[in-house]
Amino acid sequence: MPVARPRQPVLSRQRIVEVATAILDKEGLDALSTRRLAQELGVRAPSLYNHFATKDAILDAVADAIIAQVDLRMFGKGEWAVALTEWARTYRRALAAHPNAVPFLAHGPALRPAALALADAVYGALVEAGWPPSYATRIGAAMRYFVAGSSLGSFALGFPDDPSVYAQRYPNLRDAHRLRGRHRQVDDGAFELGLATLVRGFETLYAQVVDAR
Amino acid sequence: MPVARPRQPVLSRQRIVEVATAILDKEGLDALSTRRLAQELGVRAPSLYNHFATKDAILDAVADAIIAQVDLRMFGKGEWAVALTEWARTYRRALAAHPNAVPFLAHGPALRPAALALADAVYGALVEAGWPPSYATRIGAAMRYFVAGSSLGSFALGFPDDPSVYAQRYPNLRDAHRLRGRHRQVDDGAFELGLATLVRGFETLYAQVVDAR
DNA sequence: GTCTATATGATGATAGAC
DNA sequence: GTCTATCATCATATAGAC
Repeated sequence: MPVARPRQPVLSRQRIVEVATAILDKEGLDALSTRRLAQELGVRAPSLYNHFATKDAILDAVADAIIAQVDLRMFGKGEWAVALTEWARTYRRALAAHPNAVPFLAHGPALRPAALALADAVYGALVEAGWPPSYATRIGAAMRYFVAGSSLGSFALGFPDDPSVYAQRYPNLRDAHRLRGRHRQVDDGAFELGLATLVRGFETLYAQVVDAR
Repeated sequence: MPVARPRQPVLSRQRIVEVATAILDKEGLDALSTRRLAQELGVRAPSLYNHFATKDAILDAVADAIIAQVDLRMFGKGEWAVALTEWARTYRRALAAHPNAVPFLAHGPALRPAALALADAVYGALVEAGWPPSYATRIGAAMRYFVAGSSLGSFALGFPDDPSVYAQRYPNLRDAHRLRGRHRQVDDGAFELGLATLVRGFETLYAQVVDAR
């Protein structure tokens, strides 16, 4: 029996990356197997190897496609502190849309082009603004720590909504069962509070380190 | 042939948790299978099920054992800002010793006793110091974001040490290949800078929100 | 409380047909 | 460039002997 072979390729690197991202988002890294991915693409697993050498190469492409969503156009115009704030928000938006990928993404840019371009833009903007290199590095790292941590998963949703969990044993948390109901407010509020605090602190430091030079 | 059965139990929940943590740290979550765990314990995989109902229960116990390492005794004595700073350092020390567990830990306390005790202590200390509940929640969440993000993995080690990666294409990163050599300084420096900035900012906010009340 | 044996099914990757 | 077929390996979990 002849094997049906489509005249037009049904696979492409882009389509594979899109579907892989969707599986990763919906069901986590464990669900992302080559068979499962192929099934959702309407092909069999071995076909994937015509487009990527290994499964890890697929994951790398997923990671870089996520980072490529981060807008970097705010750098190079206007105040560095304003740009840093806007960038942190886009960065968080991109990561928080794919929380299962955050542990992987947080391991750094490696050889991924979009991740390297991101680091280049942030660091470049800080140095251009007058920050000494050692400060620019540490500010960039601290911002990434905060954004990655806030994208790993909801703080508020980590608390059980059963009040009896807290009664007696954890008296200060007696209202924690209500966190789930307003998790968005809590998580967004914590992010914005931390972001504003960090950027305002860096502005104060800037006055001492750069302006006073 | 009779089955050799030791007079003293060779397994215990504590020993299982210790060895599971060691495997998780050395080789990651993927390497932590029941067979592998049993092998390192000198038994066969099914024996583990006499001590834990499922593999997930083992993971939960590992997670709580890590959080149990976080010292909480600084709360309730002295200034809240000093306690918060010391706590963040212990917290990071505990998490950074087990980076492969951070994504799991960051999902919140769930029903794990040590994690609930930690949340109870931090939140309680802030409220006791006079912070309104909504601020205490957001400060606690922001701190966890920062600590978790800084424990996921090294910032500095994420950059390849091959200078040719950056040449031409990422001019601002032309010195990034040197980050690996001093990754400890960079990561610790970024953490301490971010921590000091956050706590100092919260102190300023405290003067506005609580003292001015 | 640990053992042997086994059920049951998934995994990443390759060879070679078409 | 996708297919079938298959390899070698791994997984979590249960039943019942001792």
